[in-house]
Amino acid sequence: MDAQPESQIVDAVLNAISEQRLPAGAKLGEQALSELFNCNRANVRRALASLAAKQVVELRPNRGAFVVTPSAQEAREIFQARRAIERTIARQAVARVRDEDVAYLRANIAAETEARARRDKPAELRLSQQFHMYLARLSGNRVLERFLAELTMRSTLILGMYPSAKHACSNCDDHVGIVDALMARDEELLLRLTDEHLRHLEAELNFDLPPVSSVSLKDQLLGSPA
Amino acid sequence: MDAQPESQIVDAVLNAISEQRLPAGAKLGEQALSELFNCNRANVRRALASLAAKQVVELRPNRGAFVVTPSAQEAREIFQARRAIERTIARQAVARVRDEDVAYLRANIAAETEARARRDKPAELRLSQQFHMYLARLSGNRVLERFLAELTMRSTLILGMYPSAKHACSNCDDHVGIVDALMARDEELLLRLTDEHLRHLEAELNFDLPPVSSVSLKDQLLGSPA
DNA sequence: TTAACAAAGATTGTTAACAAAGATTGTCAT
DNA sequence: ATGACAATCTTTGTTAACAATCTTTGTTAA
Repeated sequence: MDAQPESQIVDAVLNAISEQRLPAGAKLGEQALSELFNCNRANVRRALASLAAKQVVELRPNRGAFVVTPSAQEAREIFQARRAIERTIARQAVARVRDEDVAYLRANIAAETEARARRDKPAELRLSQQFHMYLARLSGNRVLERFLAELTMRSTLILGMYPSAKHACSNCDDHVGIVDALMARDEELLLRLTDEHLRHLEAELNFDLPPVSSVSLKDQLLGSPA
Repeated sequence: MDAQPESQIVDAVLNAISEQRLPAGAKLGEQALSELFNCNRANVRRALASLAAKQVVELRPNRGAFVVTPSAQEAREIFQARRAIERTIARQAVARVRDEDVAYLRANIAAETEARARRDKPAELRLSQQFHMYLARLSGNRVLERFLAELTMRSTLILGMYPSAKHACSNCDDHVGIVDALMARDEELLLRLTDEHLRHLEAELNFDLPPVSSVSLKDQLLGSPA
């Protein structure tokens, strides 16, 4: 039972971005994708049109499809939007959360800390995104869930483009506090912690050095000389 | 200088929905669109894929593309999302609004009241949407602006599906108060009025009688008998 | 008259071939 | 060696034809 090739491609691209296997600016060639998924180019083009409408890829006429490269300004807008949306999600979640949800979230946090110990960045990113998306699902509002899915996707790209100077993102610790507030049904505390968590993430971004890195081979082949 | 046929189609569909010329459930045939816009079906299909990713049309395999028909549950979710987003938009707008913006908004309100007097429903809907979208633009956050564009589009569909029982939606009056609060830079009042405005709109929806109206000819040819 | 069935028509899905534009490579003159 | 130019190659864009599916229409039997 093969799924629709279109959504198959969309999901694959989204997953690859979630784990930072696909960096910002990467090119998505039509032929490459059609061969990779054993489908014709028509389906590839539909998938790319969908991804473009989701603001995940950029379609440059006669050039092809590229993973978007959010600017610093866009990064600010994205995090501001996340604060607005996750705030409402948190308010809904605190009214609906059950014990099994708390159990899931705690397991997620444990898995993320372990992934971090293993220096498994892809797993860490994926688990962190799953944490936020689980809360979104818990809110019961599919519109907000979809919006947040788009924003977390672009947030991952941003984290890859402007990596934090300090290696120690206090990510998991924030999550612990959020789950505690959820379990305590302390809405006020939950809202404050959620907002602060997103501000922490944003504050750690480093917009300085890599303004428009030439994405291609030069940096990948020749490591920066001493 | 012809624009891209794809975005031409997308814009036309979006505008038609904004003015309730295209009702929920309407079918968008590929051949019809390709003839209407003098382009081949490939472009039509890309446009439909974009609209589907924007949640404006639904793609049913081997059936075609249809304007979405939001359920009552989705309507609640959409208005909840609007409250979350327009709240943040309002907070940004109150910090950036200039006198000329107030002038524009007042002119918009005047035009909307006049359109209502003329019983010009399409113009009224379009102007009301423009009011909200102008504030979104004013916020300076393109992400929130795009989200709200999607939500106002679907809100218009919802208003068409579940029309208010009372003919008197207090729409324009709410807008007047919002602009006054904006001009006074009274953030607290502005947030309250914005939230109440959206709750008014939602409260006026009538989910009772037309659960899944057979969209087609029967109702259009045979008016409901006495 | 109604229900089931079959044929015809229309619509969507798939594929391949061709055209157009961009990117790359190689050459030549300065 | 460097820069401009030209030929070649690769990639995207367009079009048309064909296949598969659904919808409608027409017929027949109960």
